[in-house]
Amino acid sequence: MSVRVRFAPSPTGYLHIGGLRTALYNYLFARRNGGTLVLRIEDTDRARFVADAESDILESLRWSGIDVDEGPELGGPFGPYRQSERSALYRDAAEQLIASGHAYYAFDTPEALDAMRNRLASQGSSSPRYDAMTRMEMTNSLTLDANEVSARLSAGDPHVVRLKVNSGQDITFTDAIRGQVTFRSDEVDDQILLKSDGLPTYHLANVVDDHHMEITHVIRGEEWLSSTPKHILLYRYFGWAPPEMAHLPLIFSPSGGKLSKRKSEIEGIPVFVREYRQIGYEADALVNYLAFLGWNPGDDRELFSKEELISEFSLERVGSSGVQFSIDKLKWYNEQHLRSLPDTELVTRVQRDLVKRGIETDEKYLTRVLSVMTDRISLAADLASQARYFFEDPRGYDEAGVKKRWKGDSAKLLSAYAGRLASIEPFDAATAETALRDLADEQKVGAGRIIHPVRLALSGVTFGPGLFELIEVLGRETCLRRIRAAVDTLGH
RNA sequence: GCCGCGUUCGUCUAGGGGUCUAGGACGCCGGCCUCUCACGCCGGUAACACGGGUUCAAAUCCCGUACGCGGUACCA
Repeated sequence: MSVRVRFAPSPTGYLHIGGLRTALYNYLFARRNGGTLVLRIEDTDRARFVADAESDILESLRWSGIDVDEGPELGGPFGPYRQSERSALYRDAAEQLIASGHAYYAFDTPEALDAMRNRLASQGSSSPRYDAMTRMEMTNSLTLDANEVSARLSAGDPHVVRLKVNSGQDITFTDAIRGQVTFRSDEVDDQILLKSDGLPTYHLANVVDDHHMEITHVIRGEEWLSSTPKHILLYRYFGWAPPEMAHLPLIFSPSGGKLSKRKSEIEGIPVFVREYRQIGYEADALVNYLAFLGWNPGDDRELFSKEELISEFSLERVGSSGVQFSIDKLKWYNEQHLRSLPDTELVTRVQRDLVKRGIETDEKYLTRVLSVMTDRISLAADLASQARYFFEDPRGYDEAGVKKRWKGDSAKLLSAYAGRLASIEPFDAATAETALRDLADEQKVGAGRIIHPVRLALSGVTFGPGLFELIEVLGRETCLRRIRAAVDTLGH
């Protein structure tokens, strides 16, 4: 049987970084095994529905290079792929369970449920729940007589459908990552399958869809591990074979706990994929990093292309303990991927960012700039934010730098050097360097006495590429203009 | 509280009874290079949660404890 997996996000918000990791593992597993990746939108919660969440999920997956084979956009033989469009399926399934005695109608009001839970809690119950022990005290088709039930149903009384979980049995399943896991059925409550609005809960919809879509492996976050026994029971009651289960370790914030919007601001870790795209991370770098958040190839290699990940990925090598997200490590991956990019690709990336900032430049010039800057940036966007002087004259000079480097003789030395730059041939790094060192010798000063103030004049700052490379890239006109401006401004 | 899952350097991890005085990567520290800042290279810091047990031998197997995380909704 060919592998079919799914990524099934709920459109209650933008695609989360943890969601992307889940999508990625499903994608890698599918591609590795020549299988199919299904995208299913689980929009059964009307209260938390966010209108533009689905398009964000689609766009984020596309940006990340995770292409799905079936989904709401491109269709497929098992559609529709939005749960809101499959309601009839779930209702039929629920009725089937009622008919076979594995589910029942319940008419309890929210108040009645609260009262029941409070009462049990006050009696010292360790876990008040709607289950085999308590359901006989509630208002449902197991305690009401048949006439009353049909009367209520035809009167349109609000009701839900609950799973009837028998007590006293062990529910065991094998998780591909954790091995055998067992729950006692006494710990599983009579889960609501169909809500009073007629829509299914996750548990029902998930099992019904995974079966109808012929999903062979369920790869999802560990937060679902505890509800898996409910799903196993559902498969059993429907008479369906459950898929393989694999629960991925959760991703945490560096301070522990889950990554939240709030923490993201404090700790500088974005939670939404779209933010990584906006900041300018390389999709391949993010994917590479995310792949390693819970998986590794078993040796020392760390830099992987998407294709390499596909050919090496396996669930056997996925770890079982939660992992902390590290923005430093991601930054490192981004640097590595950036530097491995072909020149033309890098130029394209950086130019896109420059255009956004209203900086115009041509590719030829940018290629030369990058030849001296690639090793100095972590993100494509760093060029504009950290080395704007390649595109416009400095608007000021770093104060501490001036204090440290601009001496009494700087103006005189720089003017003299400008004089040499005006006529050197060819105008390149080597010649500029010779000219500077000759001048320093003649003036009986160390070369640094000229180099540092010239850098300040050209860039406004005290760091950056080698001065002579900088001079060559900027060109004669610009260098002369900037040196004159600095002499005028900083004086002496 | 109850149930489940987890626990190797600060972080991501290798390790699946002897080859481990525990390896790699990020970070951090130091050095080299050098006109600055990076890159690169070299070196350093730092871990088997704790307690029992099994065994000739345990980071590796078992039990317990602690801690962390998840679940415990008409949310997914």
